[in-house]
Amino acid sequence: MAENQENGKNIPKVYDPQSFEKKWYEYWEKNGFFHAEVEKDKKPYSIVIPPPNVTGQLHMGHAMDNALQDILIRWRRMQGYNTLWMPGCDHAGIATQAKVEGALREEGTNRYELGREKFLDRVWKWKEKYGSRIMYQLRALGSSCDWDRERFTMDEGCSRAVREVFVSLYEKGLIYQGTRITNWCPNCNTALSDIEVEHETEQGHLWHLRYQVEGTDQYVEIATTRPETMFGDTGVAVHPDDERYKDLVGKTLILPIVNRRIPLFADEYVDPAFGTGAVKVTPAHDPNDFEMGLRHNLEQVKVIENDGTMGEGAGKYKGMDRYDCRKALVKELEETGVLVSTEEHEHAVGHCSRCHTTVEPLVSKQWFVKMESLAKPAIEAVKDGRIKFVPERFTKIYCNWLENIRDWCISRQLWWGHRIPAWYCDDCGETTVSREDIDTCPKCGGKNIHQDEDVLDTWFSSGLWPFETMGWPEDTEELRHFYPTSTLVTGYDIIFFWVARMVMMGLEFGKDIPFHHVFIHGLVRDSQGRKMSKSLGNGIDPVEVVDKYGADTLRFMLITGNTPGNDMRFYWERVESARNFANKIWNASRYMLMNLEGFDHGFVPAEEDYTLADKWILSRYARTAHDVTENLEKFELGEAGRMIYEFIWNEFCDWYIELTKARLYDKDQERPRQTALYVLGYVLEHTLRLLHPFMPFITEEIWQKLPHEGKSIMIAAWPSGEEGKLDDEAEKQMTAIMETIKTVRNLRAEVNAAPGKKSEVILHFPDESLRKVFAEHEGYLVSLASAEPVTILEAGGEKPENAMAGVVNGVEIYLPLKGLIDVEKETARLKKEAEKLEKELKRLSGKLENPGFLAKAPEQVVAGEREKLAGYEEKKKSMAERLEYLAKL
RNA sequence: GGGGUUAUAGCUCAGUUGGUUAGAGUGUCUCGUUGACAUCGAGGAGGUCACAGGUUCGAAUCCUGUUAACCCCACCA
Repeated sequence: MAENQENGKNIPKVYDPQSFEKKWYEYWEKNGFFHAEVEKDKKPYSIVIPPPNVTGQLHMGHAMDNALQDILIRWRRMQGYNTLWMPGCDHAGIATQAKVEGALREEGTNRYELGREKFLDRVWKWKEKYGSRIMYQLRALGSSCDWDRERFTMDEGCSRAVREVFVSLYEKGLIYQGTRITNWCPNCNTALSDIEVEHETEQGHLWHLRYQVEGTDQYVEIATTRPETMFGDTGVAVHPDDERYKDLVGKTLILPIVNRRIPLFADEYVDPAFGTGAVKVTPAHDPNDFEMGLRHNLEQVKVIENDGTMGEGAGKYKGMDRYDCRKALVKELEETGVLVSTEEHEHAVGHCSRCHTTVEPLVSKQWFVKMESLAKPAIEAVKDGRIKFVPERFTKIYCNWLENIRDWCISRQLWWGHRIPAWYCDDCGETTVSREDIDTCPKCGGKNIHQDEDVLDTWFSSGLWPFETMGWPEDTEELRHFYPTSTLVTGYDIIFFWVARMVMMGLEFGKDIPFHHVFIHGLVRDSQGRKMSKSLGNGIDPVEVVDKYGADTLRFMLITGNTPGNDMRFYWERVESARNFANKIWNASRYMLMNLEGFDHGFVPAEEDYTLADKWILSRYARTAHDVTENLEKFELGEAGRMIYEFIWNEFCDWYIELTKARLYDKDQERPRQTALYVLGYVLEHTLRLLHPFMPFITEEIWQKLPHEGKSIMIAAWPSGEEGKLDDEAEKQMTAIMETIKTVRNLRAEVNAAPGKKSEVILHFPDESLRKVFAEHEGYLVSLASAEPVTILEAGGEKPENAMAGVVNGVEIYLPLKGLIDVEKETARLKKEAEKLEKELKRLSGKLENPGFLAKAPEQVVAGEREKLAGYEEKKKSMAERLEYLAKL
């Protein structure tokens, strides 16, 4: 024992995280405690980090996400698992490219002027510069990642994995290229997947336009929210059963302004109840119209360009922005009598999740992943319980999405990312998808080939994260040992983007589920419940909190006070509260360290050395250790943290430490003092272990000062087998004493007894055994209730009349505070209390008279209620006596 | 249009399989600084557990409905 023990007298009075956090992180890292070698004889526990965007920076959400992961990892590591936490970053295609393009814009240039190669050089430089920042931030939080294994989604290994998966899916026919209508962001200038589009309800208009039936003076009135697309109209559709249009189906209409002849046809898709029941059909600019166009063989006329301006087909509006065009066109339609009416209309409009520009559905050639066959096993894995969501409710959200999944558009018209491994031959037109780069067309042998310009959706590589980081496609021992990973910790906002894709890819390529548990948490919001965001300027940098209050404080604040899956609010007051807790621990430890003088490291108390308080705290500690472990197993980390908090503050500090003072300060009483130090040290050291996953730094700092064995608390054994110390009897007795002390304090406060002034306390007991306990421990009342002398009445002994009185657990408490009692006030207080008691008594006795309750409630519950009732009755009796006495005064 | 979450003290939230005199933090009020800690201690005030029904011996907890707030999904022009 005792390696680095210090003399506690020099320990600063106040918790100062700055003075030691960095030191310990370096110590851990230097000693390789974070590093995981494959140890086949040990049970693995692995987590892959949700890779943060390489050029972003840590926000509160990351801080919470990583605190949760670190708690799980540190806990399992202490439990003896072979523990791996795989760190890394995501290249974050659009996000990163947008940043670099923004920088170029400021320099007055753009990526096209620079060219692909030079542009990519710039992005890599950018990545180098900012990529390490986020890793520093993770370190500042105390994250115990295995930095030796740090990965990047665009490093060599990941790139090979991505290509392997792409080619393999292509060979299986699950990746295909198609010309389709897809979501297009005119600002980012790329195609988007469905989930990258955010729908928002907007107030718009429904314009009613009339199209003339060719050769007649009849008109068909259509309703549209997007008049500017009319240039691309190649038909008008009605429902086949719609009587209003039955005779017109098959006729030709004249598209106004353009004067194109377009067919009026019938299609089941049309809802006769909406608008006029007639829909203008623009196959090139609306997904539904696109489908109808295919069914009815309509021409696709593209009238809006990729940059959101009107194109060739728009006639004089060519080059105009789509919304300017809408305005001008409506005016023209109005003037020419085409516009019949205008209604207000609320509808959902899609926006780019990245830049919030309104998405334009456009027809283009893109790469897609066929999802149905991949989704099925992913649904199965969750439904049959191989993968469990915590909280469970996210299961439904996940399954629901996968059951209605549509093909995934994976090509992006960007430069930063994994380039699509497809080559086109300019000579013979062949498309070749290949694992290796090629320069010759395998079909015609021609040299005129070029690679697809596009890159893959960022989430394509993120989806491979759990196995690509373990060396896949090689059959590595990491893969065999650590895959499937144990737990995935992430926010509910990326269940579709990431979790679902990992499950699909994991099952398809990792040959197993990627993780056993998906632990979902909520978002960190500001104090008003708003999302923290740059544009609102309400974000708080976690590193700022770490600098001011320490990482332990931030971590503890982030994981307590909320429940899994729910959002939480950030309050500086809560940060302070967590800091105060750290300070409390600090000072509790300081108390012990200051009194270590003469401590005998080899001393082990004999059974009879333990006092009631010792047995009590050991039992309470054992129970806490057990309950904390149980909660961690259930992913109730906040609850686990709260239990440690309450144990340390409300039991260890408020009661136990106080009760050891007499022994610690009395240097002449050797055995009692050694025993107190022993128990104090035992409970403190073990409690620090329980707390270590939550607050790694402060626990290490203190642990190293305490008598200890081993190099670090982070590799000390997780305590959980101490159930042997459970002592129900000691807990019961101690509780009776504590409640009595509280009652005495209560009574004293009632009469404003001077805090320093001791006063006599007279006690009467319901039974002899309790009387004995108190007789042996009256010292507890002396030190914690300013009770002196403590008079313990014999059974049936005469109770004082001229005294304040209280009853708890059948213990009658009297304070003969001569001259201090205000009869009126005391009477009122007692009456109020009696009233409350009476109500409770009535409720309870009613319950106990209820035959249903007696017959059906479990015996234990009935017995408990009986006991309670007896206690209340005794209390009532004594209070009545007391009131009677007061009335006589 | 479908689905979900939340509703408990002034504020922020716990309350895990139904049995508590419904808890914590924070705020507030009273009292207290010579040896762990004022980033503290002792004590108090403060709640019809959103509302209405139901199940049950027993409901903050389970069921149904209502209301309110938030969120997700969705190709009705």
